[in-house]
Amino acid sequence: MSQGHRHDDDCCGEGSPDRIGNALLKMKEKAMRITKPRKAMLKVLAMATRPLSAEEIHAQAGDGTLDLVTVYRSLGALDEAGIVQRHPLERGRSLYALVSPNHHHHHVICRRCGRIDRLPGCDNARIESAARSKGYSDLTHIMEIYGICPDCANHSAHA
Amino acid sequence: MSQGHRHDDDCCGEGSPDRIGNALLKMKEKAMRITKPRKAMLKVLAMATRPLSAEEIHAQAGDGTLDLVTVYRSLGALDEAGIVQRHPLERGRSLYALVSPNHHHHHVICRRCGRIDRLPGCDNARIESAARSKGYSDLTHIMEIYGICPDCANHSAHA
DNA sequence: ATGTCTGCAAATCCTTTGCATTTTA
DNA sequence: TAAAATGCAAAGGATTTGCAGACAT
Repeated sequence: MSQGHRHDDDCCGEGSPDRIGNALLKMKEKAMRITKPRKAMLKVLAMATRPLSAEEIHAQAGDGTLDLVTVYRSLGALDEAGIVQRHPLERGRSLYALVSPNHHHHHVICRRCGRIDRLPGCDNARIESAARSKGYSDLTHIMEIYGICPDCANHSAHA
Repeated sequence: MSQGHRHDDDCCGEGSPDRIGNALLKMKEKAMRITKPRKAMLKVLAMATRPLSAEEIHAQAGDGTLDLVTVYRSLGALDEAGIVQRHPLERGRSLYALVSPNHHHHHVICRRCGRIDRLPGCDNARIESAARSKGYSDLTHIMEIYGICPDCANHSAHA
């Protein structure tokens, strides 16, 4: 991520098997173990069209035996490994998404109803090079755009 | 914020009395009450050179009687009023900073030691207009850049 | 075989909420 | 004086930690 890639369409390759393959490859590189829970989680993340909460991942990846704690721990490990990106948001909640270096993008979140839409591309090359010139390395970033979605704007309009 | 302002130097006007004045003005517009705790908090925020946690604000604004809960509640109100921007970060923590429309900027955070440096400007005009074209209004954004600061990079270098 | 991962239980910690009282406008 | 803000006490809730057993390599 965060190497200044551009991609102006709305496609991102969810569900493509290579996303999982890439993740597994990186895991092997880092000597992480490829377990059934982790494979299930990666599958869920690869199918997702937006960042997911740990609970959502747990619900979708769960065959009934998967523990939420395991989800949290695996997400933590995957995050540290750069395979997953965590998006901290308000009220202590976080969302997680597979990192897709070639399809880096961000999202708009409706402050009122929580709706999330994807936005194309990312313009942070300049600001990251500023960070680099301050001596920082190994850069990543998170960005969340907040707004009021059209639906919510309508509702408050005829209020 | 987030109207695409640019400002490439590293100055931001902390401590300038107008920052507080502006905040008070906005508070009056929104019929918020200007109380002693709030004035103290605004002063602390106006002096800050980086986003502060509620605890930090509490510690610095506290004359001993100020309750942390009040800090949280006031920050919440100021955030909703667009006077303060909350930066949610990992582990459920948040930092708060005075909104300065004319001096919008972001920060790099060292993943290892937590050091924070300011970065000049912000390039998010394009992505916000993308959000606008999706029907979202009243846009704001948070962005945090993570990296390894030069000091920490050094330390791990001779490890 | 051994270091990693998982499950279960319990703890953390930041943040939020309830309610009676004080304060601002 | 009516609405909003504060203080204190207690709750909330997402995330973390400890530890023993299970598993991947």
